[in-house]
Amino acid sequence: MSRERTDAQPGGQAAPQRAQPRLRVAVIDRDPGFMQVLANRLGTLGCEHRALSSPATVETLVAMRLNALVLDLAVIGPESWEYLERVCGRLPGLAVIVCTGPSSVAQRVRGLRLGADGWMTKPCHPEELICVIEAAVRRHRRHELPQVDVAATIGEITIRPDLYQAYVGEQSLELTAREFEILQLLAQSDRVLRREEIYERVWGYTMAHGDRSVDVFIRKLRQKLRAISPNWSYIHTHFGVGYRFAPEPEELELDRAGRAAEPAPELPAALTP
Amino acid sequence: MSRERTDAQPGGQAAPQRAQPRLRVAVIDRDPGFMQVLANRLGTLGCEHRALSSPATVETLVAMRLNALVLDLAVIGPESWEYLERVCGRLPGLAVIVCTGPSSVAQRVRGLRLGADGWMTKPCHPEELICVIEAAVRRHRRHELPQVDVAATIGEITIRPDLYQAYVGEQSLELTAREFEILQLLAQSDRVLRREEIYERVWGYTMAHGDRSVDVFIRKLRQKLRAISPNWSYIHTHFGVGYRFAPEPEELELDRAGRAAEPAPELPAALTP
DNA sequence: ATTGCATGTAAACATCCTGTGATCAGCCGG
DNA sequence: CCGGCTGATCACAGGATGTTTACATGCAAT
Repeated sequence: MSRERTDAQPGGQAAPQRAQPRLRVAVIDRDPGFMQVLANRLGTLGCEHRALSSPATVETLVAMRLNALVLDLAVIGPESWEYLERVCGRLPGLAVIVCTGPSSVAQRVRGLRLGADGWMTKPCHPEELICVIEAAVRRHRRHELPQVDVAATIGEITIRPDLYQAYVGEQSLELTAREFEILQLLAQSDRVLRREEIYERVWGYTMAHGDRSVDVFIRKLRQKLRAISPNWSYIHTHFGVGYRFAPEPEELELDRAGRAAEPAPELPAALTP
Repeated sequence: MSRERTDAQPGGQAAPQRAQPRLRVAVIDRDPGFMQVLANRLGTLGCEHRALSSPATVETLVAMRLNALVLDLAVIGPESWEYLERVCGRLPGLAVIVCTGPSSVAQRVRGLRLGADGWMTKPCHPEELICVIEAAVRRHRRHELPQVDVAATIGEITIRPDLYQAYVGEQSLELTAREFEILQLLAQSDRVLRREEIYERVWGYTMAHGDRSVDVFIRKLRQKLRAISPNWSYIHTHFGVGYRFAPEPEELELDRAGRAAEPAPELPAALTP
C-alpha cells in the first residue's frame, strides 16, 4: 500500500507564498560611514542586521541564525583565509559576501573557492552590495524545503506545522521544538536521509564527526510515536546510511518462511525504462 | 532495453561525497579569444560546455538542461533586460552570470534584481569567472541530489538510490550500504572496472596491495543476486583485469561447437535512449 | 600436463554502528 | 534562587558489518 497523505504538496511552487521570515544579516567591518549607510538601507528593507567591528567566533555566528554575512577581510587580519574557510565549512547554508578593498584575481579566486558566495570590491555602492546579498540569499533559500504550512496526515500521525506539533487524532505527541522539526523533515522526504543531512537541515550547520545527537532524537521520537501509536512503525534505520520515514502497520503475522522484507515503495513518477 | 546512466563521475574521492554529474554550462558571447580560453579551462575541469554566439530561446535553454549560463548582454541587444528576466523567471534552478563590458551601478543592480546570480565586468580573468560560476552552482547542487538519483532497472533488478537498496519486483536484495554502493557503481559503468578503481571510488582511498575486500564483496553480491534472480548473471569476471556489470539471461542450452561466448555488447554509440 | 597466479569460497576475527539509559549544562518561568 | 524542562554528551552493550586469513578452484602460459 502506498502512504496516504491528506494534503498533497503543491506540485509547482507558486501558490502558498508564505511571508518569508525577515532576513538576518551581519556585517563585519570598520568603516563607520559605510556601515551607517548600509544599516539604513537594510533597515528600510526590513532586514534584521547587526554590525560587528571584529570577527565573531563561529559559535557566535551559529547562535545568530544568520542568512547572510558581509565580511571585510581587512578586519580579520592575517588569518582571514582560515577564518573564511572555517565559517563557510561550518555554515554551508550561510551566504557569505566578501566586501573588501582592492584585491588581486588570485585573492578573489581563493576566497570564492573557499566558499564565499560573492566578492565586492570597496569602494562600492551600497545598493549594489545589497543586491549581491539578495542574490546570494535567493539561491540559498531556494534549497530550503518548500515549507508547507498545511497539515498532513501520514499513517496515524497528523503533522501541524502551524502548531509546531504532531497529533494522533486529538492527542498531542508533546514533541519539543527540535523533535518536531526532525519529524517534519523526515516526513517530508520520501527517501533515506543521512545523519549529516538531517543535522545540517535542522541545526543549521555542519555536524561534527561522531556527534550522536540525531540518534538520540530519533530515539525520543520513536518512543513518543510508539507510545501513542503502537502497532505502527514510522522511522526505519538504514544501517550505515541513515533514517527513513515511512508509516507501516505492524505485521502481527509472523514470517511465512523467509519473510518477504518490505516491498519497495512504488516509484514517484514513471521513470525507468 | 535502454539503460539510463549518468556520465562517468569525475574521479576524486567517493565515500562521503556523492558522485556528481558533470556541470553543464553554456556561454552566450562573441569574443572568440575569450570563448576559446574559457572553453579550454572548462574542458579541463570536466564541464560540458557549449558556446552560443546569439541568444537562444528559453525552450532551447530548457532542453539543454544546463546548470549555469554565462551571458554577455551586449550580444542580446536592446531587449536584454526582458531576455534576462524571462530566462531567470523560467529557469529558477539555473545559475545565471552576466559577464559583460563596463556598466553602471544602476545596470548591475537591475540585472541582479531581475534574477542574475552574479555579475562580472569584462575584461575579466577566466579563472575568476569560473569561480563565480562554481560559487553560484555550488548551492544549487547541495540539495538537488534526489533529482539526480533516479531509479534504474537493469535486467531484472531495480536500483533505488533514494532507498539505498536494490529490488527484483517488490523483493529487496537486502544489501548492506557498502554492497549497494558497489552494485550501483558497477551498474553505472558500462565497462570493466579494475579492483583498484572500485575500491578507490567506494572506499574513498587507495587500495592496499593484496587487499581482497572487493572480491569478497563481489561474492556477496553475486550470492544475493543469484538467490533472488536465478538464471540471470550480472557480474562478470575479467581475469587479470577486474569486473564488469552486464545483465544476461542464463543460456540454458550450451555450446554449438566452440560456443560463441557472450556476444559483444553493442558499442557505445551515442548511448541513452 | 604442469606450474604459477588469479580468483572463488568460507569462516574466524575485528570493528564499527546503533539503541539505550543516564548524566550534565543551559534556559525560562515562578 | 529554585525547580522543571530541554538539549547535549557520555558510556556501555549487543548486533550488524567489514576485514582478514586460509584453502580450494580455475585460468593461462610454459
